[in-house]
Amino acid sequence: MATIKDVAKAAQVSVATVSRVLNDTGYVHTDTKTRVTQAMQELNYFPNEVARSLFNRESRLIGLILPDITNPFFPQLARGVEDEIHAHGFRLLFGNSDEDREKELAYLQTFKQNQVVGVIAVTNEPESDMYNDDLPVVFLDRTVPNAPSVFADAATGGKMAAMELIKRGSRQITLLKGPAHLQTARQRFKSALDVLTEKGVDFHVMSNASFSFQEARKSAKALFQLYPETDGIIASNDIVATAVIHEALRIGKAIPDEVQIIGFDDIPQSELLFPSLSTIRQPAYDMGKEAAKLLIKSIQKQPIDQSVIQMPVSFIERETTRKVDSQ
Amino acid sequence: MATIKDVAKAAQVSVATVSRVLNDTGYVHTDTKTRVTQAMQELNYFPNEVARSLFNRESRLIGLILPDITNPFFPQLARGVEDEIHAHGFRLLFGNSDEDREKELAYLQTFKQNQVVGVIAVTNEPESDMYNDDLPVVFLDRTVPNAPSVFADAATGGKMAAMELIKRGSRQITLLKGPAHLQTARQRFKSALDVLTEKGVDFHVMSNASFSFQEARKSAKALFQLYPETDGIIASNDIVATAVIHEALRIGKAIPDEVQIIGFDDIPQSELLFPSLSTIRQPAYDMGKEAAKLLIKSIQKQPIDQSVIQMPVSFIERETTRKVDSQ
DNA sequence: TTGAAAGCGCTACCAT
DNA sequence: ATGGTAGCGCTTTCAA
Repeated sequence: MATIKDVAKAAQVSVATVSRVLNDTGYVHTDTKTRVTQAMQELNYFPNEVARSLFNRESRLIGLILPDITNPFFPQLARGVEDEIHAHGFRLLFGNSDEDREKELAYLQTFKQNQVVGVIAVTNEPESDMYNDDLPVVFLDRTVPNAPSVFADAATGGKMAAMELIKRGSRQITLLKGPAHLQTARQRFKSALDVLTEKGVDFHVMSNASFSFQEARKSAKALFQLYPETDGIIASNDIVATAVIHEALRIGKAIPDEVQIIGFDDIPQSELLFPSLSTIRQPAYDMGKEAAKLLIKSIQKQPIDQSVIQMPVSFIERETTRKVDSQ
Repeated sequence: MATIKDVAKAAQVSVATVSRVLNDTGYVHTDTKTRVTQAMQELNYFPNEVARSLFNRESRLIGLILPDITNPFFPQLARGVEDEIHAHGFRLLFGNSDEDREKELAYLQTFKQNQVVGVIAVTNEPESDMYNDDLPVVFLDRTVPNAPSVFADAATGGKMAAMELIKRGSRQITLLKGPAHLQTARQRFKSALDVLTEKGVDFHVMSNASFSFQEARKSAKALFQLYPETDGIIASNDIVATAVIHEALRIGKAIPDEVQIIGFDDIPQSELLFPSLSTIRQPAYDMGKEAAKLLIKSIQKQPIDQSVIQMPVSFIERETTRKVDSQ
């Protein structure tokens, strides 16, 4: 790769001048500029970002930490982030944390060592010291009060799920309670519960500690054994809902006539299931985009009107819930 | 962030000495070493990777270019890559190309500007000049003869798909031909075709130019209209197969009794469909891992026995194909 | 065993 | 309008 020196030599000017045309800063004569530009092209010159980063004490890299890109909720998020930062000339440094504190810390550390300008993180430890320095951070999906963050309206989501099921005639509802360490899962659960209590609807609660399909399968099996009279199920997310559908199909329960099922997230495959899954949608792609926008504003020290962004959820009506005449 | 100078001052030595203990190179007295190490800890010092990269003329970053992380085949690949490079102390610079040459070029360019040590790319342009320099590259999934690359055995895959369908009794097979620009898709198609021809089985061919679900839906609809007597369908991948399942279900074709369906890839959701999809599996995670291993060997100038790695595919028998007594 | 200093490629300040 | 040069944080000679 050619360096600024090579260009300077070829254009018969100093490196300072080359730097000026490169950054379009300070005075430089039109003719000189032409000569320099030409030299750059001839040498196929591109500035070394590393040298720039060293001087500026910051790179044009943004770090993204996700639990696991293999989990179908996250690619959308990542894509939203990537599209937005790419449009602003930033590049993505990416790592899977597996929700492991040590791994997360290691990533964050190397991100800093690479002088990233900011970080977007889906983390269970937003309050940790590791995020407690001057590096701009935006928390995605999981957060802590008042920290810059983007997340979906879990309370409304939980409420919606319960309301839609009731409206569509479920009278014996079973709630599948998600992982306790996830604030969003707890919140959805709680507000669904509140609605059920308030409306005086019969309900049961089952815990399934993980979002893995295999675990969910067991919970689903247990659910239908323990509460065979259940006619409505609020799953903790779409993966779990998928397992519930499978089990219902397996034991010959008619969906949605005998039992209605509703999920959370609206991951891409939910639409492709049979029957396709009715669910409470989180706008994952947009959440990623918003997080990136927020981070970039913060990096560029632009005024920020809203640093805590709650995104709306919506009920996606598909085939695991019954139709109602008038909504 | 503390710098090497700060550590030097605190430990009352020169920066050269600090650098020596940092890199465990050259002579340094045990006592001095202790003093330096202690100073590092007290100052919470971590070396600036950017400065290191500048000096070494290479970073510890590896670039990964994927068409679209949102496409369910790619997260597995990405995860395989990431796990392997992480284990070797490298970090991932990531970009979605959308199969757009300009975007891909832009990424590759900035990767180079950031002095990545190597690149792994899923690209339609492996022969392009942009990959034609001294930067180590491994092509994943899509490749060109003799270039360092990792891909699945598409020929065997296509053959397997046809054989399994025939073995299970299909006599009127329709082949869905995938995007023409994808070598792997062409290859699978061709070898499936060869088997069908050789065995004298009746068949039809339909093109569906894209892997998008919406497009596939249309093709599926057309397929059943044009060739209603079809009793076996070889889809170009699992997304397309999913659309076919949907359409078959919609028009009341019994799967697998009236029509058998087989896909390619074995994306995570294929198992979760109803009926679950029989498919030819590509070991995506392992492919990512192998690509990373190969790249790292190349970076570290280790001997490479195999720079063109073909990974085995396998038939995953699920519910869209009929059972046979003896295999 | 240790330190001084050059230099990686770039930007910004100070001269001219 | 242009050039010289210090310095970003690090590693690696070369001397001592």
